[in-house]
Amino acid sequence: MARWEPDARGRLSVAALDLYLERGYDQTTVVDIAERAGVTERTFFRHFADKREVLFDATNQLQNDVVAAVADAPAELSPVEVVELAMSEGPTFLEQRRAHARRRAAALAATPALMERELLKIHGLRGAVASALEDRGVPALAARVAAEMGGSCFSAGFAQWVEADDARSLSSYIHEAFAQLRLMTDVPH
Amino acid sequence: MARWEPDARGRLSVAALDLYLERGYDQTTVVDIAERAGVTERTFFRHFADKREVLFDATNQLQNDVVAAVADAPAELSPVEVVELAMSEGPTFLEQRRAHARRRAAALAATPALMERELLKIHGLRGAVASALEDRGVPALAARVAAEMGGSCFSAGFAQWVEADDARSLSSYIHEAFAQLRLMTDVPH
DNA sequence: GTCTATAGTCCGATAGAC
DNA sequence: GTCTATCGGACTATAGAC
Repeated sequence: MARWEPDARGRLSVAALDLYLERGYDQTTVVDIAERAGVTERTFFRHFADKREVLFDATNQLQNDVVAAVADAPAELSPVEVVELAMSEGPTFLEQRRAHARRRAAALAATPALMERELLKIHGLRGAVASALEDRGVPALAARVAAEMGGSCFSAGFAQWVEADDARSLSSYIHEAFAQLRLMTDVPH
Repeated sequence: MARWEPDARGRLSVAALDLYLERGYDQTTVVDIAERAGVTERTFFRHFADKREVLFDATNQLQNDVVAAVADAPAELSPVEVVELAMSEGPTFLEQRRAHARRRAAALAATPALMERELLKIHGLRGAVASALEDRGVPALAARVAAEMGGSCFSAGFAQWVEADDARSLSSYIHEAFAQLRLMTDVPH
């Protein structure tokens, strides 16, 4: 038998989200989270740099998956097509976690400090996608603009997927956001 | 003769940016900033909610100006045209502050905590622009997409204006970003 | 203007897994 | 022996309360 229960990190993430929703982010201390997870405050800070980062394990994985999908995309696709493919097919693991995504989105919407971190992560995703495009030979400026679009469309699609009460996939919402963006810019005024 | 030197708020902003650049954000305490500005720590927190907010007075004014420009734009313009006009002509006061913008950008780039706040402000700007468009009768979805584009193009244009070593205006860089976005989506692949 | 709670860092100690 | 995950306590600075 192990000396400690396994997966302290996972327990901390669950405890944190539950507490942020139950009593609010500001009213939750790191000690509260650690106690509910059955570890000490010190252990919390060994797993997570700060009180916000505990909700962003999935976001960090998302970035890895999307960057890998950009690298693996067929060579003949245009930059925007590469980004659309990577943004919609990279994060398949999220499709199974819609209920969790809803709870997490509620916590972010209630707490500017958490929203700040979310925006920083999306910003980092944009930068990583731009770099991955450049590695494919896409010129810097085109890579930047395509990555910028991708970040916006991912955010918009993800937000609608979280809000909606239907059976549609995240992937389909992200494709829809790309289609809307094309419509807005294509149509002559 | 006044009992206190005037414009404590302005002195605090200047002192903070100087110190963040001299020794880094983490190595600067609020007491350091207050001392250099000739006030007490308590006064700092009466003017600014936290240690980050001290760099964002201009950003808050930017949002007011852009929202006003959206409301005042000619009725016959399309949503994207309204946003492009508002984003490029709203913040004229920034044109005179390029040197300051460069110093501020250096501090943001060096400090994720400051970049987070910047991204939250841009996020708020997007939301305010979307609301202002809806007030003009633009449907919610179109308003959201147009505001999203506007935020991206403002950020991209502003970043290039700050980085570049030329005499071009911020306004021209923002127009260029819009043009690039149209190019990326218009061109058939 | 003073007092206090809490976030976050740094030092080291311990004990099981490999 | 080395590695990794835990825990303990002291410490500074932010930020809010009174």
